[in-house]
Amino acid sequence: MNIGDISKATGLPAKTIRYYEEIGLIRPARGANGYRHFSETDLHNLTFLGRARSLGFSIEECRALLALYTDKDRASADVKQIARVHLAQIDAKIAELQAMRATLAELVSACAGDQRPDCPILKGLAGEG
Amino acid sequence: MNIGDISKATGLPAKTIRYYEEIGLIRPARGANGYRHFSETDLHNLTFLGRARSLGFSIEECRALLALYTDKDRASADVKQIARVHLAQIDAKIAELQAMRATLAELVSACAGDQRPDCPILKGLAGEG
DNA sequence: CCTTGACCTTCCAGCGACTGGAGGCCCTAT
DNA sequence: ATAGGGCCTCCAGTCGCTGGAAGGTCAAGG
Repeated sequence: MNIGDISKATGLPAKTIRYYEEIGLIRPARGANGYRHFSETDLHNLTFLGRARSLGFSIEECRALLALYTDKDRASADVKQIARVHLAQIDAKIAELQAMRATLAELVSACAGDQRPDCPILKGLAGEG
Repeated sequence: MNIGDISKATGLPAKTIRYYEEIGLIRPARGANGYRHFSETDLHNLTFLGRARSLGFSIEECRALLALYTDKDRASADVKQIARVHLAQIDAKIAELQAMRATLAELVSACAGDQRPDCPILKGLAGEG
């Protein structure tokens, strides 16, 4: 399979696949013409990477997960540890966004939103709120 | 006030303040020795920027908000519009993270996390789940 | 056989919002 | 005179791509 085929199969842009090779996540073979040639294993690995990325794992976390995925003697504890750390990061991010959301929603609801210049949102941002 | 003083007063790193000048968010005066000199207005503007950034507004949104903050003839509707768009973005981001969180939490809870290699997390990422 | 167009290649630059560090000037206190 | 801290500019790096330029390759149609 060429990069276009694998791109369609995985849903990942060709640019992204080349980038993953560049940073050493995958090592596709090369044909005589210099084209990348992707095996079934490459397909599995890229699918895996795509899903891991869509769950918000960083590239380095993906690298570690992929190594564990490839290592048939891994301990599931190692995988779970990475996942738990990431889950905690997601929770922290959600909490941060919810705090922002609460403050912002309060300011928005206090603002008349008409033609007058008086604006509780700006006052709040300026520290008068 | 020099940059160190304003940094303490606003809580923003000096590097960030220089960066804000570089991209035209602020225009502090300069002393004969080349040092930046910050007025009370600069202090207010930087405080405003710090709060807006901490609510997740992008730099360009901050630029627009600061312009409205400075313009005493603004309509509060313009401010509210920016804030509402941002609020919607935050909500979208929260929803995205919660979806990730749900999937990930499910995988984590299904994983024994022991010394055996069998791992529902890896299976899920591979698409077997 | 030639051309067209889709596909592939590499390399370089840019996004957002800083952050770190090098190298050097300035100011105050001892 | 010197030591220290603070200030200056400029360059490079972060993360994960993404866009574009310049050019090689391949299959189909005339």
